Amino acid sequence: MFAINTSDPAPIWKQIEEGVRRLIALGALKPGNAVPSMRDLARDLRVNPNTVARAYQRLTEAGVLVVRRGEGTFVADAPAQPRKSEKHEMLREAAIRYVSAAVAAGAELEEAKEAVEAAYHRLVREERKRA
Amino acid sequence: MFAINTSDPAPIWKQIEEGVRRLIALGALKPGNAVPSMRDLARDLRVNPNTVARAYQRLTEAGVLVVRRGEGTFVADAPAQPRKSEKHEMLREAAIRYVSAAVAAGAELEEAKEAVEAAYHRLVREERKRA
DNA sequence: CCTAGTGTATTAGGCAGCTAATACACTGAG
DNA sequence: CTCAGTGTATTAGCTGCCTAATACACTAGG
Repeated sequence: MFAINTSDPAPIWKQIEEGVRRLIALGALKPGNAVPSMRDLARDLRVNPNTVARAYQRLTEAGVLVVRRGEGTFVADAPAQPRKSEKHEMLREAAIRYVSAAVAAGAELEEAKEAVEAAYHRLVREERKRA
Repeated sequence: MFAINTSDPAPIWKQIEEGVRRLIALGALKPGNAVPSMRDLARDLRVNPNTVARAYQRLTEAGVLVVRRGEGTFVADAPAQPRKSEKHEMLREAAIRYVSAAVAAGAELEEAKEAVEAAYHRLVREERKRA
């Protein structure tokens, strides 16, 4: 699936939430597919089941996942996506944080953009490999 | 100076540390310049003086700031910058986090790069305006 | 039926980060 | 000298997050 970065200040449940959304966006998880059971994913990520539960609950409330009680959790038939305005806002804030860190590290715009490109290609390649 | 984002999961002392480094990188703070006193900056940012102290101490240990006890804190004559390898690593990790968030939000590479460009220009313009 | 595997919920405990309140040592200005 | 303003340090308390340990309701399969 994906990995948890314990040195990332972002809460684990949020990293899981984002990880699932990312896999769906990349097409690695398709509508109707089952996602790992909470206990399985928790064991896989070396994390407490409660933490996975929190992420799955949020994704369910958001309309990304669907629960069939006693059976499992699945990607929704039409997984909800951020609205255009939300997406724009999320992108804007994330970009501010990134650029801020890049400049503080002593990088120029070109270096920052190249790093984004490299990270993107690595992400896509990793996902292709898993398929 | 800069603003604290309380919804950012990154610790406040780290945001302050990064903010100061950013201002130096942008040339808004030059070697020998005084930085705000801990109490002043704390009042300005609506934050506890202890939190500012932690950031200043780290910057001092890193060779970015210099303390003249009883007098104040100043930008070092030759502010230490991340080594090339450190800078590369910081950039790499920041880019991974950014791209991950961007993809999860449903963005493509081009959108992600445009957002970086926009954020960069806004940052530089804001700093020019303050000068 | 019954068992194993789902999701859901509750409780207790620990840790990191932030705040608040003090206290102390030092420096420069009046 | 005195005093206001520096940085430094300590203590107590709060909150959010994570873990651990249970318990419960539901479902599919043997």
